[in-house]
Amino acid sequence: MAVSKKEALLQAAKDLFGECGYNETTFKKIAERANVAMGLMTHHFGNKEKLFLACGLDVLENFHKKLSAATAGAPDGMTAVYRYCKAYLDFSVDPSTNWLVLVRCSPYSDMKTTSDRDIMIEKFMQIHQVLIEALKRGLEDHSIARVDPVQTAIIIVSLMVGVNRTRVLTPYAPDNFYEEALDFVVRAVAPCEGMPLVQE
Amino acid sequence: MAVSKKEALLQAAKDLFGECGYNETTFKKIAERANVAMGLMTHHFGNKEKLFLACGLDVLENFHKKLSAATAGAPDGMTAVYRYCKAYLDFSVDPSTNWLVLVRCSPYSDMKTTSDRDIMIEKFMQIHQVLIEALKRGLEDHSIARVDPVQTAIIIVSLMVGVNRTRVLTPYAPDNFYEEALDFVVRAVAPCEGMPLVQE
Amino acid sequence: MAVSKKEALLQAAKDLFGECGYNETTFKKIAERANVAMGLMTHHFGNKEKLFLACGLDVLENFHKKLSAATAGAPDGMTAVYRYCKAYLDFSVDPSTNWLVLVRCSPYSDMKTTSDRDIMIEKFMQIHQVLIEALKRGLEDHSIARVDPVQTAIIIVSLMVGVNRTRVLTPYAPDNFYEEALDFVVRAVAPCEGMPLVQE
Amino acid sequence: MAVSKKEALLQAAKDLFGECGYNETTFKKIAERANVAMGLMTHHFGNKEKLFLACGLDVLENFHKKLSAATAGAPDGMTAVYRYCKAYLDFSVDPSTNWLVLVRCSPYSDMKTTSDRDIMIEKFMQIHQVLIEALKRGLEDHSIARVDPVQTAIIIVSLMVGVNRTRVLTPYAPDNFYEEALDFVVRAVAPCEGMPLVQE
DNA sequence: GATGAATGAGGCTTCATTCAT
DNA sequence: CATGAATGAAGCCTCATTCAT
Repeated sequence: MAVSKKEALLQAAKDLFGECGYNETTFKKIAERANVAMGLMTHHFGNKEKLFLACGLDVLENFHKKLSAATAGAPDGMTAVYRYCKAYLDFSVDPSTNWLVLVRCSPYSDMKTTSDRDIMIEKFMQIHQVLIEALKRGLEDHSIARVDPVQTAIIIVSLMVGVNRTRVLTPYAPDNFYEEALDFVVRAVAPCEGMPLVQE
Repeated sequence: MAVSKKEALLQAAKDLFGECGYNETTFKKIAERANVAMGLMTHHFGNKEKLFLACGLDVLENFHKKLSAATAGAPDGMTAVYRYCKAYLDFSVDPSTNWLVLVRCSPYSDMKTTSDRDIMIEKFMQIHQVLIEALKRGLEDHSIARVDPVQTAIIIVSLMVGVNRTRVLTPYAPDNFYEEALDFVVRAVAPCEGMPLVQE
Repeated sequence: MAVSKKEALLQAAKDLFGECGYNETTFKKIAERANVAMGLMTHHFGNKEKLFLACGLDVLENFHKKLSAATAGAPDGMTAVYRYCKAYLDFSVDPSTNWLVLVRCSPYSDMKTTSDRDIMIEKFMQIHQVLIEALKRGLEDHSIARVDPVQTAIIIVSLMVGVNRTRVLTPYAPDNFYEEALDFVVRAVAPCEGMPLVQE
Repeated sequence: MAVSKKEALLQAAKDLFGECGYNETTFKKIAERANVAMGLMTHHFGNKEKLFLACGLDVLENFHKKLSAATAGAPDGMTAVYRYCKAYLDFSVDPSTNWLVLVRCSPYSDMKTTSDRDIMIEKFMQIHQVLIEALKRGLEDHSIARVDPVQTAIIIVSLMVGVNRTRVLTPYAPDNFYEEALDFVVRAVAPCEGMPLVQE
């Protein structure tokens, strides 16, 4: 077969956790979608929570790669920041990324076990770190205003979290909402006289 | 007795939904905390979802009042926007407001029934509306930059959602995080040459 | 109805735990025999182990009463000891006592939870105590040999445990096995020249 | 390797059945402790019950040898009886004998299959037989009182069962409990005027 | 209004056993 | 012989909801 049953299980779980949330996703649903016996889930992943965590970490891994790649080739700090935000938002609306798992499984949502929480928190730290680097670069090349890079990063990520939830979970987001949000970020971190800002 | 059993029930439910989330909050827990019989819940509220909705609406009602009051006496649009955001954030860290119910019960989270979702969405619309009014005022008195008031309102609320989640659900928020977030908003909507902005 | 559902549940559980042992006794079996919904078991008893404990304590309670009554009217210590043993053995073959529960639920068997074990251990202590009193009486009225009453009690109870298991769980016990066992006890604690011993 | 995987499996099974009992001992636990694949258990032993039986028989075999050896060299019947009991009790507290398997796996406990039960019953018969021989010798050489050897053997074994359970499963056994139990036996089978009884 | 015993569907998880490799 | 992924039945327990009192 092309994919192992373990992989099929993980994919089915990511789909369903994203679609239905943690509680509405049952072992039976997952097993049926993956065409696999129920007992195989605990065999491979231990229990439901561990499976959930595995899903979250898998998505987060891909997310981190995307963000790193996006900022890597930027000509200046401001552009890196911009690309980071754009990559964040693009990732969040790409159905193939199973992003919704993260909307429900992240330090921004609930994890029962403390140890699992800690693992997610650690991973999310790395997500912040990519943005912090971009902001620091912007400080050095004067492409962004004099702001504290750590605090600003946390706020920008918070903004991403918020606009993403608005887009993904509510009917309020207008058509060009993400573009507006990007403008908003640029405006907030641009140097006052900042003219060109970002050329894409 | 000072409070009716129905009120005791609602308060216990708000506490527990906020603490434990929807699924971990059981009728038994609520009844025990309220010192009331289990059967009284369906008697007064119909079912769990309706009770949940009642809790959310109750919090939202108070929230709406706070935001309206905060913007009402502002000398100008920008200050109104600022006060809106400040009131939002203050409300979200006041334990007596049962804010956490909204973090878990909102159009930003899951509601099963479509009709219930619609009621919440409608109520949240009003929350946005308060900010939209403030922004419009700012446009008229030139205390804020030329932005689309609706879109900007949605973005600012999204930012509030995000920073609030960061503060309430994660360990990333630094000490003066909310102050920074307020600055961020001000910077983003201020007219370019805007000096004084807000005097509080 | 004559008996409450809770009582019906307890009786069905005693029957089945005695017949099938702990592990082969399922919630489903108990509920069916008691003509009651499965969920009622946890409602009334918390969980399977607590139900098991309740069964054991119930039987033990009756057991203790029987032993106390048996020794109460004895004319002398030796007779009290004899009657204790006889009552023990009679109880153990009376189907209406649900004795088999104790064969499987006692400090002489396995209990998972430590706290439950402690409760059973404490209760069994009282069973021993009744025999210790009888032996002490026998020491005072010289109807039994000079032995340590506590140690001897423990040995006699151990003997009861052993002969009972032989009778109840194996095919080795001959017809008049219990009578022989009683003789054995009498011989072991009788004063050497002891002639009359026990008149029943 | 020093021991075959089959042997490692049997030893691990004996350890775990003794420690945890039948139901709490799983194939997985055994396989892990023996550092062996799960599938090997059914490969070598057929199924769990057969493995359990193999463990029980293995212990019983060694037990039988010990008892036979203990009585073999006795100078008289009474001493043989005494040595039998002593060997029984010594065996039961020697950790290397895996005695606990027998405490939980014996005709005194549950075996599901009738055929397996019969095998164990047959084996236990031989254990009794050793004591019966000793008692018969004692009757012939007048070192014990005039008792029925078969019935007395069954009672003495029952006593061993009881005191052993008291010692192994409960906290009631005092320090010199086994010595007391031996005295108890000697007293019960000694000829009335019997002075020397046993010289060890 | 108020109580809590009673219901029963359904969830997660365990585990002996099978089988392809 | 040896492995361990895979199976699926069955167990315990949870919990919203009903209903007689």
